Amino acid sequence: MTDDTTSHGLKLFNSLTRQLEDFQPVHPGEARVYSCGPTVYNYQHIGNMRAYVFADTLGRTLQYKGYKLSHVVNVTDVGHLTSDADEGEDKMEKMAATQGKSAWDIAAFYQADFEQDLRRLNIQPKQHPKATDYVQEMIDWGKRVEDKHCYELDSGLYFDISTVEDYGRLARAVTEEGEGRIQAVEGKRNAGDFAIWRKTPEDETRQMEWDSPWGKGAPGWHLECSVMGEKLLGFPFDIHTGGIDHREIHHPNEIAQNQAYALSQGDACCGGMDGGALDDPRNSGANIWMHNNFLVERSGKMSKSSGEFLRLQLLVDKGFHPLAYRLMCLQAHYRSELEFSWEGLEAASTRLKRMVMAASRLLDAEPNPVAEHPKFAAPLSKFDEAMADDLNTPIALTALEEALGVKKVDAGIKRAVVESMDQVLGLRLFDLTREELRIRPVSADITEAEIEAAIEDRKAARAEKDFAKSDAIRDELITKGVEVMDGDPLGWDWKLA
RNA sequence: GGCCCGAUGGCGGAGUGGUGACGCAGCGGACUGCAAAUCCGUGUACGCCGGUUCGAUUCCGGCUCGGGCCUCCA
Repeated sequence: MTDDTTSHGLKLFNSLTRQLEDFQPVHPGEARVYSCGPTVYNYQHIGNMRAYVFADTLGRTLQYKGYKLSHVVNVTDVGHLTSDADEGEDKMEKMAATQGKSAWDIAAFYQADFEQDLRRLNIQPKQHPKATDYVQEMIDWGKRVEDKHCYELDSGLYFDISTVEDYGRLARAVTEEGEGRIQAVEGKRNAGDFAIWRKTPEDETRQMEWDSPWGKGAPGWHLECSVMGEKLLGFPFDIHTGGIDHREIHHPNEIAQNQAYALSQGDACCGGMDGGALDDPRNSGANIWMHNNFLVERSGKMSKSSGEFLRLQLLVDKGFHPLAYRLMCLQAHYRSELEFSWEGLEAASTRLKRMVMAASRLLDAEPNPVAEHPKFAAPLSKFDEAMADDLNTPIALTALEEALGVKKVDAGIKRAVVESMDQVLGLRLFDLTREELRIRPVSADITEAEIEAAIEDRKAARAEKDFAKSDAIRDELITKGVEVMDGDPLGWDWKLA
């Protein structure tokens, strides 16, 4: 590892100021990060997962830079509506009705599936608080801000966005009027006002509802992130992340709530009052707001409402390792749109296999992290600089491959260098096995045992120079999607064609 | 309609005021009984029109095309 004099400070792009900023921790030696998590009313698609790969890479980079990381990824299990900000059904309740289960069961099922995907993508364990565990805290929050910032309508308690400074700065857009696309709720003072608490209508029964000063009902969606962020990380924390779509509505609303909360606390809270203006980012609740761009496909953005969507499980079913998808994400900068295609995934998969193959040549060596070697100075510096430059993972990957390709050098040193890089990128280069990488597609019509048996037969035939027979076996395997590799330096024997 | 973003080789995707990364694919070579794998090597690109500049893919303006958000969405 490079020492302090050669390591680069971490620069991150702050959506609030729209510029690169030096990361300066609120608490010395610590990094506290909140990442907007999923609403667990359905499976996550791979576009959703890009956000967590990004958040994880950020967390790993902070650790690489020596910070003690506290990372929260919330789980939304109530409050997220299917339509606009104020009307429509709760997503959880709607899916529960569709499947004939309880909303609680729906949440538990999809949360478990989400966490499985996290593990498969080698995303480090984080705190996953559930919104329903913080309802009382949300009510307390509402009570704290209601006098100065809210008003009550029949449908619930609403936040008046004109009561805080700089509303919508994050979005860089005036949310007023527009073409009147926001469906007006009777009595709302501003088009952009949103619900803090939604009352259950008289004639309805909800599975998930709580008593509150404003009647029986459920919290508004934006409130949970404010509350859990404050409770678990304290205001201001260092970094708040989310998908780029949240930059327009969800996060501006969250920021407005945080400003109101900060004002209600006085100077004891965030340190930078002055009426809560966002010139001081601490008033937003976080020093830096970061947003990852979308994974797109030719037909446009991935969309759950369109019905069909790509899940990580589908990639696995087609014979890809989940980490091939992680690599695909890392090949692009997080702020760029990334084009998804099966060809692109195939390319990432091949690249991953070659990196794992190169890394596996080092497995016999003991990592030697103390020794420095001039041959690694350039790749290490390039890697460090790339990650410090707003997480430029595409370039960091090339630095890793350069390190992997250094010739005539002690394997232990090389292993230590590559491991330190892989620790940041999270590709598991040293413990992925060939068995893991050649996942059989679910459609495969031949078993591994059959493949191994055929390969043994072929070896025998070749030993007897019966090439007609050995070629016949090889052709037979090819028709079943298996390619034989005779002289493979690592003895990987066969691969999926 | 409003706000915003993008346009790089076959595909994906970095980056830069002056020799245009990298990956995958392709091609050539080594190796192989032949292949495959592996290793070595390698060609091809900066949407269009102006402007600034000694010089622009990189800066500015316009245009075309594409996309996002304004409604749920990572």
